[in-house]
Amino acid sequence: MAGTRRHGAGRGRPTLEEVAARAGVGRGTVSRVINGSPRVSDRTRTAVEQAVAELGYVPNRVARALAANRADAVALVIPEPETRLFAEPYFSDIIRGVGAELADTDLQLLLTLIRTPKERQRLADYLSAHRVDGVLLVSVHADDPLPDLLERIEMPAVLSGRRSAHETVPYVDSDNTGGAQSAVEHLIGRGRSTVATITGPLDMYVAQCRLEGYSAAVRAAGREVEPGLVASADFTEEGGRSAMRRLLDQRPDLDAIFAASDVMAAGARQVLREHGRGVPDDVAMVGFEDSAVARHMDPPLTSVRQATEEMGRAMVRVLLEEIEGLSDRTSKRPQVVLPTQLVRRESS
Amino acid sequence: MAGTRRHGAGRGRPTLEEVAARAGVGRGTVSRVINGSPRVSDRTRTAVEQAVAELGYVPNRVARALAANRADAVALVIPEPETRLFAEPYFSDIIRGVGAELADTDLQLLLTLIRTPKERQRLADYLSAHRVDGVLLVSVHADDPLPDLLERIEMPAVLSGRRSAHETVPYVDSDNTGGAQSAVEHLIGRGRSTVATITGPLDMYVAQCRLEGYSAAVRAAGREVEPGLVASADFTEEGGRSAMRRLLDQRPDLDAIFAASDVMAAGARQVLREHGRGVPDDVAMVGFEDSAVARHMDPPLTSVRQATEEMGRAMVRVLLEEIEGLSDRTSKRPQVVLPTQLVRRESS
DNA sequence: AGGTACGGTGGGAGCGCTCCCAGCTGTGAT
DNA sequence: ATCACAGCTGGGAGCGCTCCCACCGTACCT
Repeated sequence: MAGTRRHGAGRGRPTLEEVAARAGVGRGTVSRVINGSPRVSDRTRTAVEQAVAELGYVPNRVARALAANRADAVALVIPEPETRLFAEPYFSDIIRGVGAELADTDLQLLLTLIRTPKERQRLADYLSAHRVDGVLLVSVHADDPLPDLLERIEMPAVLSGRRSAHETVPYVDSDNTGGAQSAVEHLIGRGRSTVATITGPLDMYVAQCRLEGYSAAVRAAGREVEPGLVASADFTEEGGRSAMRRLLDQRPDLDAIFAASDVMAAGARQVLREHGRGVPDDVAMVGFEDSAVARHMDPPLTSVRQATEEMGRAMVRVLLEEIEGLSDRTSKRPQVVLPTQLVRRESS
Repeated sequence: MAGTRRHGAGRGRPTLEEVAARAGVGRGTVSRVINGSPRVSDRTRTAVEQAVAELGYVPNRVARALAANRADAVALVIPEPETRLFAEPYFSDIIRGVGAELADTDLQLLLTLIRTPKERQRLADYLSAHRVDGVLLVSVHADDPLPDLLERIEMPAVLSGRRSAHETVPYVDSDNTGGAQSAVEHLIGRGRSTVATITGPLDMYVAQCRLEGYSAAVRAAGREVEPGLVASADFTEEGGRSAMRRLLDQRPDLDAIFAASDVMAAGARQVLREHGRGVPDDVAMVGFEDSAVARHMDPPLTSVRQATEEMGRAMVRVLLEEIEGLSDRTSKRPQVVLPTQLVRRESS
């Protein structure tokens, strides 16, 4: 008689209590059956299950969340100023992995895009307002206050990617250094003598790692890392273009490029074309990420593939561990590094 | 003393009751202030607001949801077998639009990927289990039972794209017919005499519309729609390749292609290259979607841009209307069609 | 026979809100 | 002075669960 409420579905839906009445047992017993507690006799369990089936009972998760003081949900937080990253398949893959791994749980996935500081504040409120059991953070910057905030309120969290070499928060990352190294080794192995690199913004740890991998491979080949062969950009296509111009200017003799992202490689490719340099004949190229861009370039771009979807899955697994083991903060924080793989195409 | 609970944050957080005590008012009054009810005197409001600030009170949304019988959340449902679509920026853009529009509300965004029929069932359970106030459905197939299920349980829902010309459920779609038509008109306007098209799967309404647009433009130019100039594919790159081969086989004299998606255009482009046909000199091309693929093609692909992000925003607006007006089912269901825009690049 | 143990069970006491009704106050009409 | 009627306000009664404690009966011990 309360008038039509905002939420049409659900009213009139059977409750735990009704199931109990129908099965001729107490509320507690039904709850135990629903939650799979072993301390229920088979006979009782069967009776309850039948009542559940007959009534078409579905537990009210909101009530459960309130009573049990948990949310049955985790948040995936995406800082959206990173539009460039967002457009990449990277996020799709992460989301797919997260979704897949979560499907086996009965946790919900909450998606939170953060555009402004105001929204970040709002997020903080949400998080402390009992809405989620844990948080997945994608592509946080080194100076992002969120991880520490979460730490403070004891909210389980997992990062995709480290903020620095000494990351304290649990994370899942891919082997950027190793991937970059194998890319450059490949280039050198193909007989290239003057391998340049276009790096990401060096205040990002991921960019540092990829540069580190480049340097390691160069040194392993008994060569020196020459400043003239290193140009840093910002992971954008335009950045790739201008870095390539600088490189060509400084070292017109270069015969290979390792770009720390496919998109930058695409930009570089354009500049090479403008300068009449053929790929791979004059200049061999390798990118990083193995995104759609790589496959669609002409010629298709050799690239370092990260197991992005697997990263999503791993993040969830780690998060679940964290949620489970909340009590013993003593145990060391799980940190996972996933291998990468060089996908060879015609550009090298 | 209840032992460490699963959820670390939140315990010990101030409640409505404590705020009321501090402000020296009743629970009801605090609730009214929090929810912006006008029936509170300014003095009282100020006192409450101060108490809220002092205590750092944040409402427990779970409790609110239980008491008010709503969820303060909407679900974005994505059928994930559509991996191909998922990788496209399409979803990113929809999500961004949805997120942006939702940010002004205090509704949460729940992301649900559906892989299997089992998961679809699970979703149905969720939906009826009071977890969301409404549902956004992306790229549903004509035979998907979900929209009707939602209709039945009176759950507000909005589709992105129609299932057929006579869609009954509220939807937001882009003007596929008009977009295709303008693309083909453009081709014809550039002096092309033999314009072919690569369509999507014709059991999808969106593919039908784009073909319809093609036909309309051809007829408007006083020509006939020749079967030999129409090849249907499945929106994939490989599909684009084989369709292009068939086309070339049937009508080696063609001098323009309208592909119903950029990805198929990319596939077609490869085949053209293999056959030594230059773009745009021998064959002009236009795609649909204006995705990253289009920009990265060589030459960059002219394409029909859809306002995808705006679609996401519009979907939310429509959904909110639906949620609001749940009572009067008599009012007609909102249906929105967004315009498209031809983005000209070097391929035409 | 009396005691102990324990698997199994019922139901009270909340979780933190919203809703709503009764009551309280002050104002203006009578 | 009395009454009516607003505008505000307090707090009881839930929302549908989980948690936990008391209790039951039976089986097994001494």
